Amino acid sequence: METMHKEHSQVFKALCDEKRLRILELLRDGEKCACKLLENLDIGQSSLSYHMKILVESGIVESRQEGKWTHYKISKRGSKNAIELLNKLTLTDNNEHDNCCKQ
Amino acid sequence: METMHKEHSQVFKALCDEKRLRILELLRDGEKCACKLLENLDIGQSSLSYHMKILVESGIVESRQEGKWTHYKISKRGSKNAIELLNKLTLTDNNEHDNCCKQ
DNA sequence: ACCTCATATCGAAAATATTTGATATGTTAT
DNA sequence: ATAACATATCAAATATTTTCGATATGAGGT
Repeated sequence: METMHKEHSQVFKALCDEKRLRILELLRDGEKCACKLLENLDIGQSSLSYHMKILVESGIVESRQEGKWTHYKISKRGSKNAIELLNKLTLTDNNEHDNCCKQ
Repeated sequence: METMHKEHSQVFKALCDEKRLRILELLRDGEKCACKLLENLDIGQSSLSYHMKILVESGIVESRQEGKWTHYKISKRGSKNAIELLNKLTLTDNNEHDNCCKQ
């Protein structure tokens, strides 16, 4: 039950950092390898690696090895999941009862 | 441009904490005042206040004063915005060109 | 086998976020 | 006016995230 919230928060943790949003923006126009991302970002190599791990673990980005390069792209499945999750989390019940603290 | 990413990240920052997801869950079945939330959460009063501020500032939750009580509920407008934002951030261009680092 | 390149991982430092306890603010009741 | 209550704010302590530099891993090329 509490594990569920932790799991869900992971998805949004991927999106709550400016750098990672910038990375997503770069990935929006197609798959890119780490070195191309690095060129367009103002961060170090190990830092990029750290962020990519978080994005991949959230499911929103997927990675693919090709020789010595790692290619990253936005995962359609992962994004769809994230959107559905957000939808579920903010959907209010129809029979809302607000019998709370009135004067 | 960079401000935009900061602004966007604020929305997801609201969702990347387990406690705040638990709060959203409580709000899903209707508007609640802070004291009712406090009863159902394992955190202190000032801590709740801190989290509610983050949720309200993200637009996902809206607050309403009634006498000495503050009532909170999930904002339909705010949730819709968040979902649209997430959709936009993860939507890939159709003309993706992956001419990146091949052997 | 050895070297180079691309990326991942590690531990320590730095930056940010969260909790806590104390106090302030604003509302209602007496 | 005073007291009681609900919530907000503050500063300090604590916890978590992020960065940085160094090193490890793994693939290719010579």
